Amino acid sequence: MPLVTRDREATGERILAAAGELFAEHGYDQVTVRMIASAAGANVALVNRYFGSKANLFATVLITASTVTAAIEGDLARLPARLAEHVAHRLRTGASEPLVRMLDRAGTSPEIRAVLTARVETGLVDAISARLPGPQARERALLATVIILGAGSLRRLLGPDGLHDADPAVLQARLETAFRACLAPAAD
Amino acid sequence: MPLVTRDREATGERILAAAGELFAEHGYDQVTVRMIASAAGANVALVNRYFGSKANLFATVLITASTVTAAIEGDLARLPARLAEHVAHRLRTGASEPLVRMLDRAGTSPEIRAVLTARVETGLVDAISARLPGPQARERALLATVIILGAGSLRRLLGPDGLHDADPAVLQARLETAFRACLAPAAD
DNA sequence: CACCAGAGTAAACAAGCGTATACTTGAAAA
DNA sequence: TTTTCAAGTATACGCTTGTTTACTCTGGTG
Repeated sequence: MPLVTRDREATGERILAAAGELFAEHGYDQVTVRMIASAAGANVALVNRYFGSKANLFATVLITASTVTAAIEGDLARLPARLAEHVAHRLRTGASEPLVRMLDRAGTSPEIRAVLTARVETGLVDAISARLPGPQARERALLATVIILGAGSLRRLLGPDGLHDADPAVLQARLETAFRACLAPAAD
Repeated sequence: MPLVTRDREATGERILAAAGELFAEHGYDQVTVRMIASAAGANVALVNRYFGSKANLFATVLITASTVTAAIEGDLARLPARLAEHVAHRLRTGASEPLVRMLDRAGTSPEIRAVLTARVETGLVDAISARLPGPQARERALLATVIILGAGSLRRLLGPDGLHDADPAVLQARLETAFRACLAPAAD
């Protein structure tokens, strides 16, 4: 039995998986192809060989990276509740929401920004907006997106201990109210 | 009249000012000391000579960099309105809120994160929290901070044209409702 | 005028990055 | 067994980064 399996597809998968975790955890800029290769147990050169470039690998990773999607779909009446739960859970546990994490950790390379922007537009704003009946759907979706993104920023900023003295239940309840305020068909 | 004034203090000021603008615009990681020096019309070596290190320069910049402060202070009843106006204005025009910009553009260097965390804690969360009477003040302040940060992320992500089809008045009105939901003494 | 502390400069340093190249190895085909 | 070709490897290239060192220049002072 060979120490390393000579299997291009499997190796590619390992690289993709490792890249996904690392990008979500540390952001595009802070992750090096050497880190990815090391985590995947593959050689540095294979990353570029199989995915062309680091940026291209990032784009590939991004295609299949989101967990909010589940919260957006489902019963419309409970949409604010589900979003609140999702965000509160993320604030509390730091659970991985790869898309959001990559977003506010990404650098400012135009190439990377473009793929991220497209992803937020379709994966968050458009996805939420499409679910909302009534006028001002886009505005309402944008504000919900603001909260989703903001929670990511705050959590990343304050870290695991930054929220320890805040009551999770309170946060979630108030988040739901806030989401409701953003998403309601009529303002006020 | 000499082409360059040999004035340590003035040069230091120019470097500080240039660093402030560049950090706010492009984030810590994307700004190089050479960019700062060039923008300030100074030599590369002076940046490190006068401020010790890039990280230290960043910390120095951060001390005097915030414009939300004004919105936080003043009549408590109108606090949600002022915050909503501030955030809406920022969404619409991309107006500079240096602290927020640097936040979600900063890299993940522990050193940089620490100084940013401290700044958000004192400049946003604590500042807002201190103004709120009643229970759950910290939770309420945290959620308001979420919106403030999230708006920065969204604006940066979508760019100047990303919001062109959203009605600014609608955004502001809904933001105010959302802030009210977050900040209200009692949930629901 | 001569001097000199110190502002400003040029150049190089070591380290790290993404990427490319030339090589080695192993397993399947002949 | 021998051949062969792609998977995997080792290594180095070219570049950029933050930082430091040794130097030049200048304006105020005696």
